[in-house]
Amino acid sequence: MPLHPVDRRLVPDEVFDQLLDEVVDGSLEPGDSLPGERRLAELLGVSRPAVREALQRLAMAGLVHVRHGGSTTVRDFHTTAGLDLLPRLLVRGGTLVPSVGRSIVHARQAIAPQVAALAATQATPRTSAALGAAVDDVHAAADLLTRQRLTLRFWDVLVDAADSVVFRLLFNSLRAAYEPVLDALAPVMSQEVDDLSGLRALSAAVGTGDPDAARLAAEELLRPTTAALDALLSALEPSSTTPRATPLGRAARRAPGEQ
Amino acid sequence: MPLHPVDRRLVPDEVFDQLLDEVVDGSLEPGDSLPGERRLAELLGVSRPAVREALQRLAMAGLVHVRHGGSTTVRDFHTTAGLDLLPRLLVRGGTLVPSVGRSIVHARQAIAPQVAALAATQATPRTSAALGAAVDDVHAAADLLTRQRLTLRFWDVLVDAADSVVFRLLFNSLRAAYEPVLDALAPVMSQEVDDLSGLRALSAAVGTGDPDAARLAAEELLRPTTAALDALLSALEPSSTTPRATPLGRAARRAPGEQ
DNA sequence: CCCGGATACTGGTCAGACCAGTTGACCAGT
DNA sequence: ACTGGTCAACTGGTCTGACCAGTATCCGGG
Repeated sequence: MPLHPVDRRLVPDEVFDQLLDEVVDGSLEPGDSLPGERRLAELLGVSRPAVREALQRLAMAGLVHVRHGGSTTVRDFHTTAGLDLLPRLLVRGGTLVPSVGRSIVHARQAIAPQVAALAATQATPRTSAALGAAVDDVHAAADLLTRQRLTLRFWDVLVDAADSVVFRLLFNSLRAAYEPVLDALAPVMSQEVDDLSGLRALSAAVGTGDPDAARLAAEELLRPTTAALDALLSALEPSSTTPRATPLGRAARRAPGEQ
Repeated sequence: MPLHPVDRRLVPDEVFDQLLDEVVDGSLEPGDSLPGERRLAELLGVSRPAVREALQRLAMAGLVHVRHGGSTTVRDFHTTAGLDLLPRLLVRGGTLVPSVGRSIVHARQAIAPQVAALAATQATPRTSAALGAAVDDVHAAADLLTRQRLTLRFWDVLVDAADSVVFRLLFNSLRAAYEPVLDALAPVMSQEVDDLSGLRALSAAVGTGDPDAARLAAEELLRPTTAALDALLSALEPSSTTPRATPLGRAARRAPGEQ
């Protein structure tokens, strides 16, 4: 069993997470005022700069609003937070939130074909070569998890081919959300990852510059996994009386955006 | 003439912006090491906590990687930054970056129909009523800019109707990007904003739960504006000799010095 | 030559002080 | 009764300087 690096809890991270949880799970409602920085520092047993750092990051994420002289208040993150918040919503308290997961799965099914189509319109010999190489890499991969990572890499190349800043960043945000839970999903995604022909078809359609074919190829490639993940996540959804948690590996706890 | 609140320049904000610019325009390349925090503080004439706050925010945005004991290094934001970075990329140095703008416009054209379709599948009497009301509000609006804001509000309601966390946050991110430049775009978008029948058609398609009709309605509603904006932004693009170089030269900044 | 440890970096955290903006109560004018 | 000014008590904003905690580097002993 491979050893894993210990993830040190940094003080501001800890504070950030605690406050974020309070906001996200509704313990702190929009409009509520937070205790002053000094008071918070006292409550949490940390220094004020640590609290400040955490608050600044919360503010940047759109969860709170800090006003010089006034108190810092909680904002409605449903309308103010950006997509970078997604990883934090997907896994909360170390467990995966099914509804968020399904949202991601559906968004993937909806967006990926558009990216494929766009990539097809922008195709150049170099990009299609890169796509082909990416497919070959997937083909050559030995174990399931490697194949999964390389499939992700294929999409990375495809997004590059689409040459769109928005889709690039969007892809990064989504990847940041589900990369931590990749291994947990591996079994369910095996069918997609094993569908080399589907991948080849998509790659070819993009390479020949046929947007509609690319769109369809992407749709068909993803559809089975979308259905499977949808079913899985729906099954995990807490029935109204017995909320069930889905424990994850420790990887999920590591902050997103880390190498 | 309406007054606008003065935006005070906070020290960490200023530091954040300066460093972000350096990273985004390539003055600092991926892998580069930043000066130490103390050194940076000295160079910028601010205190170390101020520098720290800025660096933490940069790290959160995926632009740098800070390692305890090691030096802070620049990351490749193309692969690590999330969609929250978009606003910073769209307007740089106070001017709009055409290539990013076009990317947003195209993404809008690609994604909005998917949202409409999804909303259609989730439609309930309450959501369709809300949509209808939103359309009525647009209809009742007097001036162009108000109509534009209410159209945005209509899409807000539609995204709510789609009931998807991902699309919700995605919408927030995109809105954050182009809300600051709304009025600059107002003239070009007038045709879309004046297309009440298109809006009504979309609203109706969603209300009757017809995903394909909703998708088509959204596509048609957005298409003219997409084309117009595309043309406008292409015209603003720096001339053709450099195919895909950096969108904008970097503005000279004042030398770091004493406070 | 290799290895291990001293050492000089780096960032992480803290304490306390003071500056700056906001709020609200209070009070003087109108 | 309403306006506007003043002041005190908040709030966040910023700085200083110190010390803790990891990393990188170099140097001397094996």
